[in-house]
Amino acid sequence: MVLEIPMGKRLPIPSTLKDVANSANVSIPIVSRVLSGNPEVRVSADTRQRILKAAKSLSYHPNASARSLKAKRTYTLALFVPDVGNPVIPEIIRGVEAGAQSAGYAAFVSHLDEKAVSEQRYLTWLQEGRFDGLILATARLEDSIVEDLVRSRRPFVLVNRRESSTNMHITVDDAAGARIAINHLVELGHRRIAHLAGPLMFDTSLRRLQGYRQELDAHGIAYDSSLVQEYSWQTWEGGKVAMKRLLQGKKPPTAVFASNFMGAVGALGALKEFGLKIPEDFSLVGLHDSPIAEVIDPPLTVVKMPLHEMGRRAAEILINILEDRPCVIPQVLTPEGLVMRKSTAPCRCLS
Amino acid sequence: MVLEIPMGKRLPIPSTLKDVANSANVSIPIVSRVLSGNPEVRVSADTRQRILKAAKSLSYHPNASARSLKAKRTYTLALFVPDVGNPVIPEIIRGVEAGAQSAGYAAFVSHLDEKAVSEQRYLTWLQEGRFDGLILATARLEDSIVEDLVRSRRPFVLVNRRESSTNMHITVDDAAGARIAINHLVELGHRRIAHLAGPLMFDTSLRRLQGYRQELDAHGIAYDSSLVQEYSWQTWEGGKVAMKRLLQGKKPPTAVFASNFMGAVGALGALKEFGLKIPEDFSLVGLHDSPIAEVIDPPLTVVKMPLHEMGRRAAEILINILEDRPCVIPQVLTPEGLVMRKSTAPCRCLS
DNA sequence: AGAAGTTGAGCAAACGTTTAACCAAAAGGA
DNA sequence: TCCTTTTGGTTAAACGTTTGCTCAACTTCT
Repeated sequence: MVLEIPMGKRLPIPSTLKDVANSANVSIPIVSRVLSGNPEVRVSADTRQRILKAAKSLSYHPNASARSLKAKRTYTLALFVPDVGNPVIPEIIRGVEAGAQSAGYAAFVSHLDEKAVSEQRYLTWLQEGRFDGLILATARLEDSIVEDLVRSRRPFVLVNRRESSTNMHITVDDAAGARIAINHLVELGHRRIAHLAGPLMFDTSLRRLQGYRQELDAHGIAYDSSLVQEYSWQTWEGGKVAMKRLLQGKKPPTAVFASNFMGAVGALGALKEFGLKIPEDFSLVGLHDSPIAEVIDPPLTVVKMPLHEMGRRAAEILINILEDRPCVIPQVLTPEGLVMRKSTAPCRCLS
Repeated sequence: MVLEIPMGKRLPIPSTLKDVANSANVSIPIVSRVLSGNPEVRVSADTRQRILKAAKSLSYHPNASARSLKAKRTYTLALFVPDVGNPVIPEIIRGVEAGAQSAGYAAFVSHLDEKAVSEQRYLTWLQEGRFDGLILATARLEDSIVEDLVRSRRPFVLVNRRESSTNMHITVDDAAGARIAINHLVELGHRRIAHLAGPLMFDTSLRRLQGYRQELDAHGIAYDSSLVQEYSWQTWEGGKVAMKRLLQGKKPPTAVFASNFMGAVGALGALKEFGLKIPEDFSLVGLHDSPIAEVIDPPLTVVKMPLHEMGRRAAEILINILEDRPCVIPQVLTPEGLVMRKSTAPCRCLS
């Protein structure tokens, strides 16, 4: 089947205040005032009715560009995400939208791929005033982006990530999340607990590693660096390879805490390849929840993070800046807790 | 840790053409012309240099609202998706962005939740001229949306879905996809092939069912309505329940074709609960690929659809309409083919 | 009745950009 | 020398809104 678009099927020309004013036999400003809905405007009942009727019959809608030009505001936020496919992203998106909407702002999502970065699209659009502020929801972050943003002195917020050049960020308490995971494993009797760490150049990975060590410490378990494997971010393949390395060590672990969702999935693959039964032979805890965690085999026990809340706060902060309102906001969110599914069980070493 | 936003940290005021003109001691229009990059403009080398220098040192960026107001165009497209978490969405998004960018347009994604529908946000934003055209990437579609859009006479394109009230849609050949899946199963020796069908009020589900029947016919296999189960869309739970019903029939199937990705995942869960080994005891084919298909156990054999291409075309069509260019575009894309993984195998009934 | 206040609406300017129309000065042609 | 053309700009208008100011026509008060 083929779609033919004929030439010259002109699109309708939107009606303007002028059209409404002409139709109602009044001046433009009074139309603007009446349609603004402001109860302060003094206008006769008759005029008001005529204007309302004309606006409706012409299906008038105020032009956003003209409004923004006048107001020097678009009341629009942009949310840049590097990877739309990442399972943690959707909840952040919904959070940002919720936060924006409740303050009368719109939020749009844009995919920050390599090309967008090299063209500095995020910056240009901000500078052109296409939107008032920017939220960067990203784990894979090129530092140059943040520096450009700081230099531009335009409002932006980092989500789920910190950067030395700015204090405009909102994150979850990754260390606390790691501690919850490790505590759970320790309580199940595990002692040799491995950690699949994300690239340590990222602050999130570092904090998770920190939490891992802290909690081991708290339980009097010695830290064994051979039980920590760094793996490449965001791809399950990386987690798989790293998990294999862990299993091939001389004293393999009985449980593992994976630094993120895709890593956990990769690790699961490796464990199965080694013929290990989860959770009977080996326990696995992931970080960040996702609907997918329920359907994989076995369903994954994870530490859930308040991603929605984080998105909402990011929008709130940004809007406070835009409206030049002072505000004091907790910048680090505590984990929501453990979601127990079927990938963890008491350590065999107990029996 | 707490973030304090101090009051009165004024944001920088963007510079305008006027500022540049003053700084370079020229009039505004010549600045506009020089910065437009149009080689036709006749200007002395000296003036050009002064303007360029001033623009750079003031870090001038043209104001998007003013431009759009003048041009009556925003060169922006909006892509509304009902469910950001749906695994097929990311590729469509990337396709739309690619198509938009190559034509000089920007594309933004917005999440079309219930509230957005009830507030008709998609319509309002279009009517306000926040963007020039609209792409609806949705399977869960409320008809009223399309009707509103048609009535508004503003440009929009439906992606992955058809609707009687418009011919502005671009889809994949679902029937052909179903045929590929069934043919694969038949070639593996399966005869009792079930179908998990999406809600039959959706055209996509209907076409997949159609393809299923056609291909059975082509192989001389009688259609057995007890082998078809309708299940609720987009949730793996639905697929699970439906699959269980199929397995509890008197003459259970040896293979199943699931109408979409989440359905296939749900079916997998049900099959495992019944103690069936995949693919030894039972074969499963899904529709639509996703990175997740590789990591679940077993990796899912699916029929892959050209989702990226579909997104790209949607953007192309929309832009052709906007620029009042006639065009002839294939409206139905053929499947990319079967992605063979580990969820299908020769029928046991053969041995 | 005259002054003062209120009501209802119009006029004009501004937001930043683009573009058509215009014009002085320099250059070229007879 | 005078007329025409080219060069290198300028002036003015327009896109659709919003908002401060103005102002005529009533109303109310003294």
